[in-house]
Amino acid sequence: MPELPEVETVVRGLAQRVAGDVIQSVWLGEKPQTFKSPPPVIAATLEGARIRSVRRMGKHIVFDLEHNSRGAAHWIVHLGMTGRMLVSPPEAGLEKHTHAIARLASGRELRFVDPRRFGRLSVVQDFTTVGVEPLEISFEQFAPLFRKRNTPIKSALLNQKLLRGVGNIYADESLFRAAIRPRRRAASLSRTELRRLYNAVRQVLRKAIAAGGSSISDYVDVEGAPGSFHFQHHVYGRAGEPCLRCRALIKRIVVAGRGTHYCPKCQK
DNA sequence: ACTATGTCCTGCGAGC
DNA sequence: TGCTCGCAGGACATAG
Repeated sequence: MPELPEVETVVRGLAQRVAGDVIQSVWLGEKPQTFKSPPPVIAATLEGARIRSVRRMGKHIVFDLEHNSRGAAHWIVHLGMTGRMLVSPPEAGLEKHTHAIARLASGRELRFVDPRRFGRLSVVQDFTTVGVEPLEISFEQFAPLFRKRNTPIKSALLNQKLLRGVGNIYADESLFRAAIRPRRRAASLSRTELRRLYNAVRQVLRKAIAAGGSSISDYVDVEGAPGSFHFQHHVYGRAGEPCLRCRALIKRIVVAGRGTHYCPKCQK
């Protein structure tokens, strides 16, 4: 599922391939929940716009648009669980569950495909979010996020209003590397543990970006290629298998309604 | 102001 | 083989 490293990979691919291109026309599908802005507004905002830049904010893809007659705007794409943003030649066969197509002046197409339909498209004048980028903050900014929070640390890591971009896989992998149990109350973490967690989150995210993300669900980059970080997972999806550090069996529990994987011996 | 839980949605694999 | 059923989860609504 697309979390920060997967979205970062997609954004880098998009920035390379479609920055500077112009959206000539747009087709939008019939599934209303895909669109957070009214489809006519999305179409009118995209058509004729030049893509100035593509960047990532948390798990959001932000297309910065410049329109001769309408001024600046932003096209926001959230991939949800199974969303894919593909750069395709027009002759490529249409995948099932294609919900939006933007035809570019260069002849290629930007296609949004999303079987499970948790993904969302919108256009806004200003895009702001709460929460901070884990790869852009210091430890002194990180530690206070968890102070006074009585929720499990795993839930806190998933809370996009605190840190943005960490999802289920990287929460579990970070907690393993920090040797902290997912159900520990956030406020109970010592400064030493928070320091370990800060380092672990950043290391896991950086390594995952370097590997092009994890391809667990149907995540692929803009050209349809999978990432490879799932080969470096220590706990996620390894329930019942031996811990790579101590050989104890990895456990699976449910925290915040999410499958949660940890080593009962290494994580305290 | 927090925190917990239910809901959305389709594909896939287990089980019979 | 072919069917049913349960599970996967990001964000948001709602309730406590």
